Formats: sequence, structure tokens, C-alpha cells
Amino acid sequence: MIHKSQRALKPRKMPVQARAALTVEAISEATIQVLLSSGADRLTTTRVAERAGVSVGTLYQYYPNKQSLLFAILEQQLDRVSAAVEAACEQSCGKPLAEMVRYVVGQFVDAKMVRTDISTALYRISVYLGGPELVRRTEERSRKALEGMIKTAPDVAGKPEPFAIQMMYSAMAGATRNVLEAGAPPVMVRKLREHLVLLCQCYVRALSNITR
Amino acid sequence: MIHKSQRALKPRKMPVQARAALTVEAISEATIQVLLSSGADRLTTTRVAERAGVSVGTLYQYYPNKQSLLFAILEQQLDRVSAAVEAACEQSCGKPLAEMVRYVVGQFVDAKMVRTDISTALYRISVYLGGPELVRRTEERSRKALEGMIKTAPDVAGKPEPFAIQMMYSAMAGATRNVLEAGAPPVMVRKLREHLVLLCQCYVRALSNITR
Amino acid sequence: MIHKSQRALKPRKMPVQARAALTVEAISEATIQVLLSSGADRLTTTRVAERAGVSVGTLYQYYPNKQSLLFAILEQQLDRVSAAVEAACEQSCGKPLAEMVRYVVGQFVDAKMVRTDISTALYRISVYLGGPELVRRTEERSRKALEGMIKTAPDVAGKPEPFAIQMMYSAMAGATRNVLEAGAPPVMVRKLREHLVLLCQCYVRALSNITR
Amino acid sequence: MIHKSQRALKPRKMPVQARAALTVEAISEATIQVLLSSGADRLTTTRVAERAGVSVGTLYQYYPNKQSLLFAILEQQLDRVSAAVEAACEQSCGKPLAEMVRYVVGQFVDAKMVRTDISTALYRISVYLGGPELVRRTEERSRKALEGMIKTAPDVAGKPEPFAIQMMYSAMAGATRNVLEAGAPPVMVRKLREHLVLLCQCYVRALSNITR
DNA sequence: CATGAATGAGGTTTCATTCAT
DNA sequence: TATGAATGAAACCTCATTCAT
Repeated sequence: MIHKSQRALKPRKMPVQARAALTVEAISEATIQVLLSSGADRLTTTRVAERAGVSVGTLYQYYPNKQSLLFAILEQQLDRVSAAVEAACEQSCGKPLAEMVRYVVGQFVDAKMVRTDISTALYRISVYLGGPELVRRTEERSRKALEGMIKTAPDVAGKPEPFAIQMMYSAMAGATRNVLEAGAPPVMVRKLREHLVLLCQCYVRALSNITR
Repeated sequence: MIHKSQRALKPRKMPVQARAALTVEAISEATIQVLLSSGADRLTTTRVAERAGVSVGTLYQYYPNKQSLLFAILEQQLDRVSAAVEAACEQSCGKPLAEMVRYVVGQFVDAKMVRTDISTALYRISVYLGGPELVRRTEERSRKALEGMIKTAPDVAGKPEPFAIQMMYSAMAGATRNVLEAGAPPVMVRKLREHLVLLCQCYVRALSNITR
Repeated sequence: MIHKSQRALKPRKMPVQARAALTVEAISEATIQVLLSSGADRLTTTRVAERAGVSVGTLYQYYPNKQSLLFAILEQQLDRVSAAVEAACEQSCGKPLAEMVRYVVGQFVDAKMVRTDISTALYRISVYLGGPELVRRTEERSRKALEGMIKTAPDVAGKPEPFAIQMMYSAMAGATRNVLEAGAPPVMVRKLREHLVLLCQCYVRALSNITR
Repeated sequence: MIHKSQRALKPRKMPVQARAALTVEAISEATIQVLLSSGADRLTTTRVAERAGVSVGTLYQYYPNKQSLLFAILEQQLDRVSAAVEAACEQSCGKPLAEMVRYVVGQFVDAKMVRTDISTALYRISVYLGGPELVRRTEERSRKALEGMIKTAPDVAGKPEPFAIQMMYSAMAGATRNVLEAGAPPVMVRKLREHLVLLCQCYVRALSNITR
């Protein structure tokens, strides 16, 4: 059962020709656009295909069903963000805590903001059947990276409580989401970045004080 | 335009007979249940009516369409939480900042946790057409209350930056959401409460240091 | 079967009390109003009852179903017009043809125009199941009266061809309908009256010339 | 507003493949059939699709809603008749009045009788929301053609009164409708043709006498 | 490979009618 | 008798998906 549904969500085939790659890209883009302009409940495969400039049949050659289409872009985006966080964590190993946090949080926000339209669009489908599950798996990955990194901070005694990591991540993700859904102008994004750094820094510092 | 859509979301009529009040209540409950058991995309008016033990026709006597049904319970829940925050703010006027934050954050979490099932269920529909708008309006209300309260703190110089309030609220709401969507056991809820208090406290303290 | 459907269209009971008569009248009126304001396809029993200021239940105490309601007012109106034509025919017996036609046509138009709103409204339901049948029966009645009358004209030799009568009636009814559906101002109604008299007069005169 | 409703009534897309053209034709035909066999109030899109031998979905690929389906065939028929009248008017320019009327009236009746089933069926829906409006627009077209033609008659002094034209058209249309709704046998149709010519001829002659 | 016509289950919504109060 | 809550069949319409061309 699980196997089946897992497979059902995978893209049907990889584009081998150059032209096909363009098609797949066009469909992805169209999905975002439709999501933003029409909303999640009026996103239909036909509309997506239309916007992408291909026929429905073509869409179904690359994605076995509607969900797989949504999952593909959701996964892609989440992977991108996770990767950014992981990379930032790795680069920050051994640095002082405050610096760690500054860098990682900054990279997280930047990753989300590379394409605000995609981020915004995806909030609208993240609730879909299995969506939250995918989100959770992704967060897990980031949390592990964060946990590993913090352990290497020279100015922290003991290991961080796992829940605290989740807390911090939730705060980061939650605040970012809120700002995006409010239709953020660039200036606000910058503010978000600063304040989020501050918020996380003082939170982790407070925690280490308690632990001590 | 706004008028029309606003009206379309309002319940159709108030029950005048006692029997009718029971019916309306049953429909509300059933909506939550279906949302939890079947998910947002398999929530149909027929299913809701069935679960409520009434006919579809009856459902449509009280709600002009599916959206109005979802809105009604979303609005109810958001109002409840907003009211809790407002009350907490009022009660905390003039107290020291740390205490303020402790009380308000605690009340916020408690309000969300009164019925975790409803909270969880509503995350699944808050994305619906107009949902985010409603959510934003509600947050506005809470932010105003928070802003007003903080101004009365004896140990804070100057007024808080509006964006900081939004930040804090987003962190609160975001973290709570994450915990709930992860399927929180009661013990975690308690931890969430503590950590959220800590996180917000040190954030606002850090802010006032900066301001000074 | 025929018996059954015939009965199903009859009003359920005659109002015996004065209050009841008022109610029935109110329902009739409301039906017209709804027909005019909402159109035939949005005429619902609930809406009619509402407009009449009674509950649906009450409506169903006087009419066994929706059709009977519509038929009642359709029949009433048609009867009124038929009666007017018959009376006019009787009064014109023995008069010269031109005078006959002038009087009858005038009376017909007047009968239709007593309440233009009712006439207009009824065009919208005359198509209903069985409507055309009722209309035909009514026309039959008028045609017989016309035929009987024309036979008594001193300036006509031989009897009129039955089809010619139908022709004349159709022209009268059709032209009147057209004018009403175009939203006739009173001045047009007067013109209609004149021209219809002229049209019918010269038609019947032409016919008698041929016959001779 | 008008734009929206206008668009809502237009067919959704033109068939591009040969197969599709057949489908559209089948749907049109089926609509007439259902209208005749089941009546206007029992005409459902499902029934039409069934009779056409296609699925409902297919129907909705070509017509955005039920009304547009009905409008399409109503418009087609009305256009055909209007065109016939216009052509006849053009051909009769400059001929004597009696001949004009004979030819035009004949063409009108013939056009209506090409497919008596369609004509009959359409009387049943012409009342639909917007139906009368469409009918009026169509009549306007014919009236203009008639007016233009009569001006060219050598044996008529002055121009005809506009109302008289409407009168004549109404008489023509009304009488034809009556005969068709009575379930006309071919022999009656021939009679209608003759009598209508006579009726109109003597009417217009009478008018010119008055004018003179 | 691409197309787009066709499918039909299933969703939302209406409304004539009944019946307990 | 009057009310209006409840019913549920049936209408309209959408859209994910398939498949012949």
C-alpha cells in the first residue's frame, strides 16, 4: 500500500531529450502560476496544461496524476531549503553560537526568498493529503543538521534539548510564512531576517544559561 | 463585490426553534470530525450532513454554501483565541514585561489547546479562498492588544516596534501550529508552553535593550 | 390517469372563512409578483409563500402542488378573457360586421389589459406541462362565440370558414402578446386597439368578398 | 454584467476535429428531441446527453451551461427565419405592394415550416431568461427589412407607420405559432399560408387608404 | 510523442413536499 | 390551522484521467 502510493507520487519518467526537459519545466512553472492566480481549489490539470502551452495528455506523460505534480514542486522546494540549511550548518561548525545562528537563519530566509512566489504558492497545497507528512520529514532533516552543528559550538556546554531545536525551527518557519502570506515587500524581508536572527540568538543563549 | 462575497459567507438564518439549535451544533461538530477523519479535500457537504445525522437539505438551510460552513467554524475558533489574548493583555497591563509575556503566551497556548482537534482541523482549511485574509484580520486584532499592553510595562522604555510584535505573534502561532500538526502528546504541549514563554521573553527583552 | 391529473390541478379546498379568502388572494397575488420579479424558473413555492406573508405549509393547505397554483391563476385569467369575448359576441348579435368586430376586438384587448402585469406574467408559464392544452381549450370557447356571432351579421352571406376565425383570433392574441412582452406603454395599447380593429375588420370583409 | 451574461451564453469552443463536429450536431438534435418528447421543464442536460449518445461531460465541453445550449438553437432558428425574411424583402423591392406581401409572408411561413418540430420545440423555451429579449431583437431585424421594402412599393404613398409593421409581424408570428402549437397537419399549413397573405395584404392596403 | 475529445463518478446546490409541534 | 424544520431526489456542473488519432 505504502509502496504503491509512494510510487504513485513519483514523476512518471525523466525527460531524456532537451525539448522534454523544457516541457517539464514549463509545467512546473505553470503550476505555480495557476496556484497563485486561481488558488488551490481551482487548480486543474487542464488549466495547468493550458498555461504551460501543452495539452493535458502531455502533462500526464510526465506526471502519473495531479498529486504527483504538486508533490514534485513541493518536494523540490523543500529540498532546496533543507539543503541550504544543511550547507549552512556544515560551514558553521566550530564557530561561536551567535555566529552560527546568524548564518543559518540568514541562509534559511534567503532560501525561502529566492522565489517568493513559489514559497507562497506552496503554502496553499502543503495541506494536501500527505503534504504535512512531507513537510515533517523535511523539517526532521533540518533539525538534525542544526542539532549536529550546535554540538560543535565552543561556547555551549552540554547538548541542546531536541525540543528546543524544533521550537526554533518552528519559530523560523512560522514567522517566515506569516510574512510571506501577508504579501511581503522586500524591505520587510530584510527586517524579518534581522529580527529572526535576534530572536533565535537570544533564545539559544537563554537555553544554554538554563542548562548551565 | 466584497459585499456579495461577504454575504455569501454569512450563515443563512438563525435557528428559532430549539430543535434547530441542536441541528446547527451537530453540523458544526460533524464538520470538524469529517475534516479530521477524511481530510480537507474529501470533506463534502453530503459527508458532513451524514455524519451530523441530518440531510443535506438541512445543512443548506443554515449555511448558503460549503465555504460559509467552513468559515463559520474557522471564525469561531479564531475569535475565541483572539478574545483570550485580548483578555490576557488587559489583565496584564502595568505588570513587568516578563510577567506580561508569561501570562499572554500561556493563555494563547491554552486557548489553542482547549480543543486540539478543532485547531488541527482548521489548519487544513485556513488556506481556503479568503482564509488567509480572515487569519490576517484576526492576527491584527491580537497584535493591537499586545502593542497596547507592552506600552504599559514599567520596565520598557519607548514603544515597541510594530514589526517586532508581528514577529513574536508569528513565532507563537507558527510554533504552536507545528507542534499540533505533529500530533502533540500532552507532555509536549506543556513543553511548548514553557519554551514559548522563554523564547518570547528573551526576544522582547533583547529588543528593549536595543531600543535603549 | 387523466382523472387523477385533473384532480391534482384543482385547488385543494375552498376557503370558508373570510380570513382564508384573504390568504388565498394573497398567495395568488404573490405568485404574479414573483413571476414578474424572479421569472418562471426561479418561482419556488417558498418564495411565493414568503412574498405572500404566509408559511409554505399554509400554501399547501390551499393548493395540492405547485402546478395547481399556477393553473389556478392561468385559468382564472383565461376565463375572464373568454367571458369578456363571449359577452361581447352576444351583445353584438345582429349588428353589422364592422361594428361587431370593432366591439369584440376592443373588449378582448381591454380584458387583457385590465392587469397587464398578470397577462405578462402568465405568458411565462403558459408553456408549462398542460399549459398549451388549457390555452387551446380556452381559444376554442372564444372561437365558438365568434363563429356564432358572425353568422348573425346581416351583411355577411354564408357562414364563415372555421379556419378564418382561428386565424383572426391568433392574430389578435399574437399581436397583443407581442405588444405586452415588449413592455407596452399605455399609448401603444391604444394604438394596438385601433390597428387590431382595422386589421380584423378588413380581413373579415375580404373573406366575405371571396365567399360571395 | 451584460458582458458576463453575454459570454456565458456563447458556445464554449468550436470543434476542431471532424469527430467533434458530429458530436455538436448530435447534441443540437438531441436537444430538440428531448424538448419535444419531455417538455421544457423535464429537459435536463443529462437527458440531452443521453439522447445524443454522449456523456454529460462532452456536452459541457461545447456549451458552458444549459442556457447556452438552448440559446444556441433558438438563435440559429431565429436567424434562419430573419434571413429568409430579409432575402424576400430584398427580392421584392420595387414590386407592387400586394405582390411584396404575398412573397414575404410566404417565405416567412415556409421558413418556419422547414422543420416544424424545431419551431414547435422552441416555443417552449423562448420564455427562458433572456429569451424574449432575443426574440425582440430578431423581430426588430425583420421589421427593419419590411419597412425598407414597403417604402419602395410604387403603389404606396408616404412611408408606413412603424407600429403597423410591428402589428403585421405580430399577426404573422402569432398566427403561425398558434397553428404550430395546435399540431398542424400539412393541409392546415397551406391554408395558413393563404390566409396570412390575405390578411396582411388587406391590412396594408387599408392602411395606405387611411394614409392617403 | 503530442493532442484534445470523451468519459462519468462525484460534488454542490435547489426545491417541492411532508409532518411534528 | 399555521408554522417552518427537515427531507432527499434530482438537477447542474467539474475535472482527473484515458485513449484513438
